[in-house]
Amino acid sequence: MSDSVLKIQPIAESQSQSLKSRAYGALKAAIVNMNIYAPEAELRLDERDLSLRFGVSRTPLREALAQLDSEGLVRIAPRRGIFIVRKTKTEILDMITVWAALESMAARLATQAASDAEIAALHEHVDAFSTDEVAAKMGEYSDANIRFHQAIIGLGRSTLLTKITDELFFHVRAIRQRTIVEQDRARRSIVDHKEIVNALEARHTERAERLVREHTLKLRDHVERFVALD
Amino acid sequence: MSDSVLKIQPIAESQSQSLKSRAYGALKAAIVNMNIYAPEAELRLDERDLSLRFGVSRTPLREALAQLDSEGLVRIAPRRGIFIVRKTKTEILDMITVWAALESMAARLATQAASDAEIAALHEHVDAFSTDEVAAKMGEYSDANIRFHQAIIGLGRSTLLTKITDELFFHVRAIRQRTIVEQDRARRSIVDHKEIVNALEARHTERAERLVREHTLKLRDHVERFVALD
DNA sequence: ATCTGGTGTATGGTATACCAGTTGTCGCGC
DNA sequence: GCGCGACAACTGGTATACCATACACCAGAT
Repeated sequence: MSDSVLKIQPIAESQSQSLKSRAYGALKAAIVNMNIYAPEAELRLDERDLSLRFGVSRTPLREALAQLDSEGLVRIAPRRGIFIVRKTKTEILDMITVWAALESMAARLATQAASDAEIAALHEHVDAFSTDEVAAKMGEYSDANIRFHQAIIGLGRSTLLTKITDELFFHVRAIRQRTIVEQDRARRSIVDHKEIVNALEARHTERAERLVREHTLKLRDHVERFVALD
Repeated sequence: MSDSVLKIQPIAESQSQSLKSRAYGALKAAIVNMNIYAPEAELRLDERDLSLRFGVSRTPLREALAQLDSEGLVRIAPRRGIFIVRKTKTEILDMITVWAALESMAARLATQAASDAEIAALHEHVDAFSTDEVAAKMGEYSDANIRFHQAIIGLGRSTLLTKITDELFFHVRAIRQRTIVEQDRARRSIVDHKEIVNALEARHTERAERLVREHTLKLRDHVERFVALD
């Protein structure tokens, strides 16, 4: 069944991006798939070695590494080496605090700007896990949890809010493996989520903001008390 | 009076940094000193031209430009050119919203962590301008205003909070020249500032957070209504 | 055996030459 | 006079060679 309408192929996507951006993506993916907090993790990178393995010259690779450096994922020490950065506990707590500030603002905005349908869609992220099931699905829950928060931030309709928090989540996700995922905490988390959705649905601006902030600050306290880093 | 103790000069500071970071600083300073929103502003940059003018090769210059690109100050269009970015009004409003979120969180933290002396020091930024003087010192006020807000954020004791807002201020400052600085708005702004300091001194966490947020969102509304960009 | 000084090597920083795509212009043909 | 196409020049992307410095290792003296 051939369509009479001319089908324009999206050329932008198929077009190979610059080697720099490809190297950037590859490195970022490699870092995220690695448990950098494992004691035996090899945190050193070598420009020439990577250049050979990627099959590109050092120039685009260096630009990719420079970007990762400015994002805080790696640290470039002149004439010493390039090292994958392990965030300190203080830095992680700091990131969660900023996250709390931004997501609570997003919730505020959502009560004013999001449609009923958009808010209702949040149920997908929450209802999938009854408080009873959490124990069994603990693995999945961790990802669903992040997606729920990203969804709220998306409702804030702020590109910048989304952009900054995405970077934060990237780092926070890296320590997820170190987090002692308590069954009880997850259960209470689900309760919090439901209350948050309720507040958004009722368009209770102040309440939604407060609930989101308190919820994320609870995570902060939890990490502060129970997660071993440093 | 010659001292018998050998005086070691700190060599680290005098040591010239990398060409990349010097080029980065020079470019950033050049951009901030330029009114990029003037209609006749030349927004195009040329790698080779800059390379000649700085007296360095294209390589470190490119790395500096790449960093400015990732920060959103310039946009690198492959084989087209490098352009200084004019933020759209939407983006500026977005930045002010994020600013409000972060500073209000900083105020919250300040009520819990800052010392009385630190909070008292805020008076320096506020008392310098009585509501009567504002009209005469409108020029200075704009800078003092930013410094007041930076001081509050500093009390939050969060490196990340400071880092993100510094970048935001950089962009917002660029449109200051386009802002219609109304005498009346500045006067009310000072009143707001005094109330904020009072709330911090009284350690009223919720009130301080709210006042800071509302104050910055007022600026957002003002920009939205009275500043012409785009 | 230990300390010290020099030297080699590894590594990120910089310079430069070349590549590839975009754009504007000039000239030819209609 | 107008439109179109080829060509030249401009500009960012990439490859590569060389530079400068931090660090480890080794030889020699103590």
